[in-house]
Amino acid sequence: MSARRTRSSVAASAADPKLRLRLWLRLLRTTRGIENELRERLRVEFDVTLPQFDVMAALARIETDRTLDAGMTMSELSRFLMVSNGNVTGIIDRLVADGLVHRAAKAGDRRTSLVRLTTAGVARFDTLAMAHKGWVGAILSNLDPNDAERMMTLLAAVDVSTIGKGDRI
Amino acid sequence: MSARRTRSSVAASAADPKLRLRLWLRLLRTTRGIENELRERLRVEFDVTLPQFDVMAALARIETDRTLDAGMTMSELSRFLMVSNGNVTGIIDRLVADGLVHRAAKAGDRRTSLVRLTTAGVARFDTLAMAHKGWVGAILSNLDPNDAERMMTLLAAVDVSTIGKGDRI
DNA sequence: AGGTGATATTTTAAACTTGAAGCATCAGCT
DNA sequence: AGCTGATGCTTCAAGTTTAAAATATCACCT
Repeated sequence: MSARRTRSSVAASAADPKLRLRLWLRLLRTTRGIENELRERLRVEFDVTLPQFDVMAALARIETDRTLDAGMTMSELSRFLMVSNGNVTGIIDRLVADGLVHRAAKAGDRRTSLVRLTTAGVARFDTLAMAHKGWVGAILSNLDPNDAERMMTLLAAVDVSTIGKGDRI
Repeated sequence: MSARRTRSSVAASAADPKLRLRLWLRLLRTTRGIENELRERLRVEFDVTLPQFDVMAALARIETDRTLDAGMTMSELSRFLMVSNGNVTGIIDRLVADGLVHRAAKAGDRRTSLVRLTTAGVARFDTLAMAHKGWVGAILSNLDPNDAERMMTLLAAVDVSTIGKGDRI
């Protein structure tokens, strides 16, 4: 199996670690830069924090998509946003205090509460989302649709969902 | 200028915002997933936080690269890591308390202190870095060198450094 | 019904993060 | 020397984030 190796593939795998490390650093810097820019704009123009926007965006998806349940559980939110469970609690608490989100009991399971945007929350998010979409479009304006598709494919290859899951059943 | 437009380019720019938004969401999820994985491994295997590792990595660069000055200022660190100024203070404080980093006066400017890894810090980082490089290599193992190069190019096109800088002097 | 392990969420402590305010110092000007 | 604006860093309050512990509930088994 490993006896069949071309010279170039050997050289490539030797150069790999450094190249992949550089790629990871650039990926991190680019993402952080975009996040910083979006955070700044949300703060200045709408006085909203980025994490709060992210949560509202997750909740807004299910308001428009009728194939999804009404409301999301805290666990679903934390999995979707890839942040810890306890983290979501605090953010939701603030959004609830601002009247943008509310928690409803879930029928048949008293552990779980279904979180949902209020009417005010939907209206608020619509405003934010329109601006946000424009900002992202501008930030990524150097990528044409082909570039975007290529990058989506490359990112999909990384497949984050299986990263630390060597020990599945 | 804008009169020359093919039908496909019009359709493409109409579809752009949604595509770019999806790309941004995937970029964010992938990056966050990799960060979570690295954070977890650093914690379990070495009892180090990810931000502390990031700072040490920045400082380690200048230990090996002789073309750079001995030590980095707090401002240089914060710019390099794309985090706020005050943030770095706390992380350096903890690394100093652990004896991995020390602050030295900078000749000719009493406002500035040059931050540098101690001997213990260099040794510590060498251990971390070797493992870290392997992890990143494994996480990105689905990308061959060509993929990695393509992705670097696409990320470079985004050019974070110019994102929010429309109002320069 | 009672017991047991799993699941959903909150709480807690410690660390991180930001943006703004504050302090010290510097550079340049008069 | 004194003034002024800029720079480097720290401090501070508020919010975010994590990992772990604590609660509450559920599902299943006996």
